[in-house]
Amino acid sequence: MPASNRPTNRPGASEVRDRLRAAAFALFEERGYDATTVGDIAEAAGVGRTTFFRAFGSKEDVIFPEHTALLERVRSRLETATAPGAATLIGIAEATRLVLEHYLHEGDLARARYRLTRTVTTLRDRELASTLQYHRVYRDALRAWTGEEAGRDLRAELLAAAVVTAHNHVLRRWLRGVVDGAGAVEELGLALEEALGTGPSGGLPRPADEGTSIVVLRTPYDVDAVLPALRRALADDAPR
Amino acid sequence: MPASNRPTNRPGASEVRDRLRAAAFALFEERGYDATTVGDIAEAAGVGRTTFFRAFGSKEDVIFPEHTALLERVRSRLETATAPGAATLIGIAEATRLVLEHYLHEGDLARARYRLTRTVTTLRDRELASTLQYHRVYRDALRAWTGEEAGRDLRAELLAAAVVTAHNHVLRRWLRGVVDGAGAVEELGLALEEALGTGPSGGLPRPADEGTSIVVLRTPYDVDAVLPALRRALADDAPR
DNA sequence: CTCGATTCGGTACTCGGTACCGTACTCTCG
DNA sequence: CGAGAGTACGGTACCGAGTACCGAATCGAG
Repeated sequence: MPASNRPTNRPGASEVRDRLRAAAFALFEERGYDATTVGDIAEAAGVGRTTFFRAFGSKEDVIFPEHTALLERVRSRLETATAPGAATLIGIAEATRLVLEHYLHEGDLARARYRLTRTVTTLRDRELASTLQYHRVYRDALRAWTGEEAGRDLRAELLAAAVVTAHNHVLRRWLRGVVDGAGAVEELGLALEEALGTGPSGGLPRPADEGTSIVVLRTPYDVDAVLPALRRALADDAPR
Repeated sequence: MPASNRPTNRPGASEVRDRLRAAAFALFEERGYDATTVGDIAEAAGVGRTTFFRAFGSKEDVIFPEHTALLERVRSRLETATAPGAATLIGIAEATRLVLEHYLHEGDLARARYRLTRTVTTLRDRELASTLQYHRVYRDALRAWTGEEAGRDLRAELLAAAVVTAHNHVLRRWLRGVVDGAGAVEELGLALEEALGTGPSGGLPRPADEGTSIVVLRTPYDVDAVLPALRRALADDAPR
């Protein structure tokens, strides 16, 4: 196996990828997506057409490069929250924040992609298909959480759609420059609360009569320091 | 302009369309979507390849023939409910029932399409893109209804997503044969009630002091059962 | 019967994507 | 240093979807 670094005069795979991506976005901005052929991109990057398809599987993939990796991160984050309780909602919120912050980190690249996806229908479809994957991941995670009652599938589906919609709503506001990065992260929290709070008698499961009310909170303090107060809170205003 | 009826021995445009559609679905079922070329379909229907593209704009269009027309019916139905009150919700429900009943009316054709869209990714993407159009139509109609308060955009977006999700949920149950037509129509009403169910900002409290995100939820499980997950959640990513 | 319009088929082309092959380069082992 | 293995690259050829164009057949009206 060759070393990770490349003490050679050959370009290096990741460098070629970067050149191709830069050339692609430049040409897309200049003459539009449809008017740019893969041959043009390869030529502008100084490589052959075959190399383009080796680096990116398709012309669309050059615009959505790390999507599958990001989705996998979300999935693994949600899988750690297998407990049929509080962890699921926290995992959902954090996984969603993961996605948002990924785009925030991309910066102008994400904005350029947004400009393209707004214009070219095939790219919008492609992006939409990726949101469906998020929907499914969330739904599957939520199915383990929403009780066993009838209609749980629908409830998980509704909650997943709400989460994805809330995220996309906030993301779009940032992409359009309505809010900055910090504001977007803050808005995401509010949007998720509204998303999970809306719905059928609250998207949350109905307060079971004999159920236990649990308050989960994230604080800078140690768990043990918070736990007494937590228990007290649970004891005081138990089932509503 | 020629007469609407066709007293001629020439095939007739709509008849050619039907032959092409039938041949396409038959071949798709037989050898799969990707393994079937447009030339095969045209040959099976006894027409030229050019005629296929004249009848249907693309290979995918042969599967989603009346989508744009149906979407237009939904849009016009929603536009009649401009009153900023309960009329909007009623219009939403009726428009959604319109869509469901359209598929019910298609019968086996809708089921065949479902089999294809489950298998072929490009077709699934295409169908997904169509649901986005429904989402937009609903959202625009709902914007006139959800008050003027801040966050109305998000609320309209969430409600639109809920309606579309509820419809698709019921539709899928019928496509899979879980319920029959009458049952689907009945379930749609219930699903819509659950989707639109309660008012805004249901059960979640306001975000507390700065730096502390709070999620309140209820589960039927005992505190001690959830506590490990709780500890893990707090320990993993304490203060951000 | 003739003229104009419409419709159909065929040909040729572009572009995205795949398969294959020869080549140049690098690393490793001897 | 030199031979062999592995790999990245470029080029060619090919397939299928979709488009543009042209000619032929058919049908209406005059």
